Amino acid sequence: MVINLDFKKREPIYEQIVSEIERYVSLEVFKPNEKIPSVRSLALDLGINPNTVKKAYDILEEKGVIVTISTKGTFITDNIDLVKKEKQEQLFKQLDSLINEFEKLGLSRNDIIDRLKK
Amino acid sequence: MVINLDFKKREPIYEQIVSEIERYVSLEVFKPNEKIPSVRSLALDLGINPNTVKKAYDILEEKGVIVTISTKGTFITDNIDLVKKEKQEQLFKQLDSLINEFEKLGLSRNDIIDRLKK
Amino acid sequence: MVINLDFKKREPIYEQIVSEIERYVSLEVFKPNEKIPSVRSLALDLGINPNTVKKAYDILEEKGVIVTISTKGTFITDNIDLVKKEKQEQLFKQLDSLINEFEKLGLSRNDIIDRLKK
Amino acid sequence: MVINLDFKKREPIYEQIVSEIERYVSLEVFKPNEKIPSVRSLALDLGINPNTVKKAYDILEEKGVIVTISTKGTFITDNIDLVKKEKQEQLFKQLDSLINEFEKLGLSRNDIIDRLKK
DNA sequence: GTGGTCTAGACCACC
DNA sequence: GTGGTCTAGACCACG
Repeated sequence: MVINLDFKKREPIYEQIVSEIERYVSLEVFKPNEKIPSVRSLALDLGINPNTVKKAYDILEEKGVIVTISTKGTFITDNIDLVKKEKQEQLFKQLDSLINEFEKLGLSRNDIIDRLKK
Repeated sequence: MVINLDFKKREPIYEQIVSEIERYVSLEVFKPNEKIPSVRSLALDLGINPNTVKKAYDILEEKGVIVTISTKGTFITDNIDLVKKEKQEQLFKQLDSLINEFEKLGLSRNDIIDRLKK
Repeated sequence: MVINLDFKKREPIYEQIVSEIERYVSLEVFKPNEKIPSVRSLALDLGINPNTVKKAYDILEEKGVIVTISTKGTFITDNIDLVKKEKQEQLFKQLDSLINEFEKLGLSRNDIIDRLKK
Repeated sequence: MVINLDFKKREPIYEQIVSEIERYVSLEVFKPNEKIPSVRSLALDLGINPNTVKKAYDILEEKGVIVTISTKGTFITDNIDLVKKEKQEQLFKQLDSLINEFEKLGLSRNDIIDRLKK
């Protein structure tokens, strides 16, 4: 599992972890019910504090992306479609707000489409 | 000069000011060499601390958007085209990285274009 | 780390800090990737306000001399040679402009060299 | 009389005026007892506040570079040699402190001399 | 009145 | 404990 972290971004580390794991789930790199690394081992792997990984896992569990079963470990949800949808919706929201920025600058949607076709 | 601030955003206030002023320059609401409000008066206007405005002005000066002359005031650069270009380029870069995110998720440019046509 | 400050100089304190740290980096007193004191601790050490140190660190980061990672600390760049070169080049520029002043006054380079040999 | 002002320098305007006039006197562009522009006309010329010119003239008078005679105008001193000497000494002091900077950086006087011979 | 600097100190998120 | 942001306000030089 390759998780890219950027310590200089304003986005906190735990959110970056959440985002990366959601992405892997969406792409079905992680299969339903697959076991993922323990908090401790991932923290070691990434060279960060276990608390940070823990926080990411808590959020992912809250979102229904993963399930933690005491003494057994942490597993990907069996309902991957939900994750996919949420992740996409999230990206589309970002796109919408970016479009908004473009329009505030006097650029039309067509200008953006032109760029996209490049 | 209407500067909209959102105190709830993760984006700090001084960056919002930077962004808004760049926008006004790009839209040519501000003309070259035009005087802009003093640090103090803008702070008063926005109901924030002068230091916050100062920081925004410092960044804008660093970027070459404004020029400040001690005891005289602060003025828009005479090279507005540069600002326009940079601001647009900045947005396009954001777009590119967003497209990248889409593609990492398995969505094509056409999916984005469809969204744009809504 | 010994940083000498002169509160009477026209040069602001934060610039003096910048200059001193650049000097230590140039002299390789600081090694690449070495951790430097936190904003707070240095401020305490020097008997000045943390904001003043913060401003110095911001400038150093902008110049590429240090890298600061939120919640982790501040570190010397791994590219010290660049700093050395820039610092020297900066001094030579000052020398050149001083020579220029001398020449504007009708003094030759030899007059300066004579002085240097004292 | 061409006086170059740089509004972005830390050096205040009045000091820049002082320095420029001293320079012209040293170079004998101004002759002893020559009349120089009135405060008002020079201020108009430079596009600055008369108070600023006034302050420069006050300092110059204090230094013995010029003499103001009420209702008659302002005149260059008849003792130009004194001005020359002072101006030179001032430059040499700057040189000394620059050399000091070089040495703090680990460069020797010979390094500077090499540069000067270029 | 204008910008430049600095202090004192607060609150926050993050780790 | 660390950096990031912001407030409140002071003092100064300059013009």
